[in-house]
Amino acid sequence: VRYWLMKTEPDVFSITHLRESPNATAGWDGVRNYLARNNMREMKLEDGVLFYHSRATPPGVVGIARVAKEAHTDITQFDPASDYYDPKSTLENPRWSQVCLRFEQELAAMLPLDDLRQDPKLEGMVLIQKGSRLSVQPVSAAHWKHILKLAGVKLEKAAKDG
DNA sequence: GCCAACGTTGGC
DNA sequence: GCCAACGTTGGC
Repeated sequence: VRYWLMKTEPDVFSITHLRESPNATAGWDGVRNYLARNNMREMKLEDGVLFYHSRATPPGVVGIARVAKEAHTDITQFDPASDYYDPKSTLENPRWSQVCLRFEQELAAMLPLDDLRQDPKLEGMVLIQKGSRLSVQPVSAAHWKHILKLAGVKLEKAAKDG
């Protein structure tokens, strides 16, 4: 099992949208960046995904999802009415892929980007590298574990504080 | 909504 | 295959 982080604008597709999707599962379409696409093609069933809200106030990790279906053709590339239409893609050789994600949990307290930046244990994480805007990125097992721990610790503290 | 940092496109 | 111009991302 490997770990990933996927960015989405909550106005477009939020963790709530995923949770409320049929079977709490949805296709992650619209990725139009080659490196992000290649990362999606590496994903395996049941890999863990940090669900990240970008262009939010504040931006941060808001939940956990699992890969429910490995990379397959993103059909929006063939739909002229779609924002994600790509006239240069062909049916014979589709350019863009998507995976399906299944909702697992929403963090009781989201982890803001700024907190993640401050954490020495997350040094080297792609998310916090300067200028990084990769929307689908790998996360190391150590970073994954630490982030889950942060979410748990934050919960405990909230409970203790009442 | 601004704009810096990236990524892509296309003329040459 | 270089690189200027253009388009996009995403924090702020």
